[in-house]
Formats: sequence, structure tokens, C-alpha cells
Amino acid sequence: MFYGEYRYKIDHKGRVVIPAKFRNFLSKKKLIITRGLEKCLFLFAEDNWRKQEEKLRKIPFTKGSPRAFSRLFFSGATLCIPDRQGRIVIPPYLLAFAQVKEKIVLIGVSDRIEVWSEKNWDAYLRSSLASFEEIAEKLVTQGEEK
Amino acid sequence: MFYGEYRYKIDHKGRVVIPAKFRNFLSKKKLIITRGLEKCLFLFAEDNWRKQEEKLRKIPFTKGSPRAFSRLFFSGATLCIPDRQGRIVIPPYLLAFAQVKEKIVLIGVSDRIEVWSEKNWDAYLRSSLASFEEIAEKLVTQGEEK
DNA sequence: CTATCAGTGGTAAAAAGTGGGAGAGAGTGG
DNA sequence: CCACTCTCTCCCACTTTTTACCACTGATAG
Repeated sequence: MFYGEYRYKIDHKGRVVIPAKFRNFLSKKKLIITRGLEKCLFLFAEDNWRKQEEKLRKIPFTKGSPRAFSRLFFSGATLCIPDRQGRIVIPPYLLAFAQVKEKIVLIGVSDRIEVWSEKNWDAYLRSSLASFEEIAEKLVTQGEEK
Repeated sequence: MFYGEYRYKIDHKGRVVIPAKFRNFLSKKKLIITRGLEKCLFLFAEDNWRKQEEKLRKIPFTKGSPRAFSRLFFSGATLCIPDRQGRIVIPPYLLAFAQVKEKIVLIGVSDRIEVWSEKNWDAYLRSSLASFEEIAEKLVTQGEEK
């Protein structure tokens, strides 16, 4: 599905390019972008998004912390339909959340795409590459044990 | 359904815009607005309102705090029909409840819309983004695992 | 060297948001 | 009970923003 790291600039209209390699998997599909983890944005294809939505909707609004989560998750969400050049417009409040100014990084993480500010991504990369080997070791060990 | 965050001003006649993206889901449907939780207002489409009403009706009125909740929930409710420009008038007592002065925020939370004063929303956003990551991690992981 | 494809910037048309005016209806006073 | 006034609602017109499309440039591969 989605792999790789792509660096772009946001133009003055707030448009961001969806990497050409991703577009093949997205042709004519709608995209939903919302707040993600570690100050990045999650970009889902429509079908994958629906699954997330169904689950959250079952939780009644009378319960406190799911209510807070739903608010942030849905109030951040926007439907994006790429233009003919494969660009989408990301609303200002999401750019602010992800601390994006001009330079932006899109990465493919199998079934979702993540949107990062270049600065945050580089920092994240540095810090997690340091521990990459340890994490890998644990994961591979777990995998083999199973 | 309803996603995203929209910022408007109440005009001098007390009118509030329903975001264009919401109107598609509301065409010709009536809206019910009432008191919500955390000093916001809940705005339901008529059919979804019925469901909420059913749920609350099942709770026996012999219990104290649900009784209080029901009173506030139902006594605050008003029917709103948008004008041709997609605006509604929110009654003064609800604006007072939500502490709205001029600047107002509408957010989509999947099956309901919430109305906030800009000040309260910004404060809420700041404070709950702090705990967003913990809750999100659990829920999103669950979603991916299916 | 040429052709194709990805990325960039700009323009025009459509849609959304804003403000105002007229008519209907409710309320009040004579 | 009628008439006048004020408020509220509905609709029209203008402005601004957004979106969709088009054309150019630079890079890459054959």
C-alpha cells in the first residue's frame, strides 16, 4: 500500500501534493485527514475511515473521556478530494496542530499516510533511529517466538 | 457525516451560519438545539434527536441525577429551521448558557454538531489535546487490529 | 535528444458567507 | 376591537473565498 518518505512545500494556497505513488491506490477515492499522534496528521482512505467512525459512534456521549476523544478526532477531520494534479487542501487548524509552516513530509505507513512538519519529522527520526535497533530486536524476537 | 471545525461571527440579528458542508446532510431536515456538556450546545438533525430522546426516556425518572439531566436537556431544546442562506437563530438563553458573545465555533462530531464560544473551545482544545495521545493510541490500535 | 511524467503557479468560475430590506405576524395601547 | 408599532422571518444581492481546471517548468527515463 503506502510506503516511503516524500518532501514537499505547501504553496501559498495551502495545497499539498499527494505523492504520485500513493495516487494509484487512491484513484477517485475520497480522503479523510485528521489529528494524529506525535503531532502529525493521519490521512485515511474513505473505507478505512468508516471503520474508525463506526466504532466511535457506538460510544454514548454521556461518558466523559470518549466524548473528549470523539470531539478531537471528528472536529479535526476533513474530507479531501484531490484536484487533477493530485493536491489536497489542508485546513489551517490542522496545519497549526501539526506545526507545519512551509516544509512538509508525507510518509506511507502501510494502510495510512502521515503528514508531518519537516522539522518534527527530522527530530522524530533522529530520536527514534537511536533506539531503532533495540525496538527492532524486541519485535523480531517476539515474532520468532510466536 | 459531520466533521471539521468552523469559525463564524453571530451577526447583529443573532443569526449563525450552518457550515455548507453540514447542509448537505440536513437538506430540509429540521434541527434541534439544546444544552450540551462542557458548556457547549448540541445540535441534532431531527432523526438523530429522536434516537437520543428514546435513550433518555428509558432511564427511570425515579433516579435523581438522570432526572436533572433530562430536565435541562429537554427544557433547553428548540426547533430551528435554517433560512435559505443556511442560517439559524439561537435563542438568547442558550447563547448565555454557552457563554457565546460574538465569536462562535461549530464542530462536527460524527452524528451531532456542537456549538461553542470561541473562547471556550480554544480552552477546551488546549487542555484536552494533552490527553489526546493516550486515549487515541488505545482506540486507533484497536481499530487497526480489528 | 526527446518524450513523458511529476510538481508548481496562476486564473476563472462557482460556491459560500455577509449584510440589508421588505413583508408578515405578534404584541400593545387607545 | 381596531390600529399602530415593533420584532422576527424570509429572501435578495453583493463580496469574498474556495475549488476546479489549465498551462508551464523541471526532472527522468528511454
